[in-house]
Amino acid sequence: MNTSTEHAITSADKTFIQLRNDIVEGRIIAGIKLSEVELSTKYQVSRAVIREAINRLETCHLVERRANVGARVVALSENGLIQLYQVRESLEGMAARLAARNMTGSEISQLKDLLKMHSQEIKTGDTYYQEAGDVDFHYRIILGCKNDHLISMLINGLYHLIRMYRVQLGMAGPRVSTAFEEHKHIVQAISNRDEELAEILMRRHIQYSMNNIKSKLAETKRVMPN
Amino acid sequence: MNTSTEHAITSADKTFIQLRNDIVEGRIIAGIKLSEVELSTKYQVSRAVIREAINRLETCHLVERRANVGARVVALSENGLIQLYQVRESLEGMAARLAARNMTGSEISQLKDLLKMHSQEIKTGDTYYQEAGDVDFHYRIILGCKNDHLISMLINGLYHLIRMYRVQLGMAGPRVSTAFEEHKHIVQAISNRDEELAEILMRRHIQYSMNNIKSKLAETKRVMPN
DNA sequence: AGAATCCATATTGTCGACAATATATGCATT
DNA sequence: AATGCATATATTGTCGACAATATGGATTCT
Repeated sequence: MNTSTEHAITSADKTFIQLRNDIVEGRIIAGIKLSEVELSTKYQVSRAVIREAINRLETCHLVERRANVGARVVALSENGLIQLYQVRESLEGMAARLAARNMTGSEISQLKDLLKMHSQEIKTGDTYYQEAGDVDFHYRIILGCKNDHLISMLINGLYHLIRMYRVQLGMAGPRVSTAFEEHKHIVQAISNRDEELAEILMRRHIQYSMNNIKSKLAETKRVMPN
Repeated sequence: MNTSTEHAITSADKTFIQLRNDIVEGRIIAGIKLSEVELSTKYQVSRAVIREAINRLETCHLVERRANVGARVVALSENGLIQLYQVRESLEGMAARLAARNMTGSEISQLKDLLKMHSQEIKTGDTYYQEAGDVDFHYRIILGCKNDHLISMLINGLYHLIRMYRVQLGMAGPRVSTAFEEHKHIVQAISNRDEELAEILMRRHIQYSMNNIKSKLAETKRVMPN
């Protein structure tokens, strides 16, 4: 599931990751209230552990807390998705710029290899690997920017939220072939150390992706209102 | 100190804010380890409250935690400052773009009023208000973008860290007159609803600001090495 | 009937104690 | 003297209990 090896040490770590998965995958309904006692019996840990886990969920914007009231899972909305993608466009555009500046030669050639593999998978038509490959592509560029803040904000923060939207709105592996072309051009720009172009192309790529999701969303609404 | 009224409800809220101030203002040394028992006696609260406060400090990247070891205040470094400003340039550029799109007419005219006030204060030469005015200016644009993620990341997250750098490296109220001109042009672009230009100008403004800090930093190092 | 108030209940916030883990000290060994 | 190991100490992680606050329902008054 996760490319980065995320090793949970404490009980709170494990509970956090379990809860996060349950929320992202929709096993815990979006918008619902999280009862501490309920969760502590469900996950077989004390309330202190649950509270710590909820705190971390709040950090990555998956839940919202109000003092003396409690925490709720964030609600999904079209507006929320748009705002999310605005932030993503901004941060990941900068990540692409910095990747063009800071990625090593070997990292870039590995990125090209990934692209080749990705191209093969499109021919075989395995949509699962396409989705994973897409995430992998973006992760490598993000990690390549060498900016810890950016990396943390994107990987620990935004990406789980984005995945939550994609899973729960049922948008798996869309528009693979066109996205592949966009990936190719981005890698080209990075390889040429063209920071400006890398940022522009990444931003457009994300804009296209959001437009795609928006149109799918509109379609869903037409077919299945409410 | 804060433009936004940040009302602390629980004991953990208050402790969090106190701790945050103490860290940002340098009363707690950068890079030092935070002992839970020590802090709980110092602030007269239980360890649970301290732990909750430390969790929130981690959320805004003011401390770093390691399981079973503890939390340390982040260390200041030139590289850290650069990375911070890269993120700020990215996010606040997008905020300016969205502000040009979403600010109401009355918000824009209020922004212009602020600029006029600011211009007066430059003549009287009150550096404190200049610093505060600068923060106020940026806050209004950030709030004007109407994107909750962006607002939260910038105001709850980055700005405290930036302030920590500015306070502890002793960079109060620099380059006021040139910055004022840049502010004027940004407001002009927002007023014209020119999203593209607003983003570009804001990004440049932040780049200039970072270059200014970097050169001051180099000077400090020359005068007072180590 | 509707609104406001008060009370019972449930939930979150806070606390002190204990368990698990890491760090420091001293000793033995090479 | 330096290294490795065992133990002692200190610190963080986890737990259950109690306090403070919010929520829902019954009651009373207009």
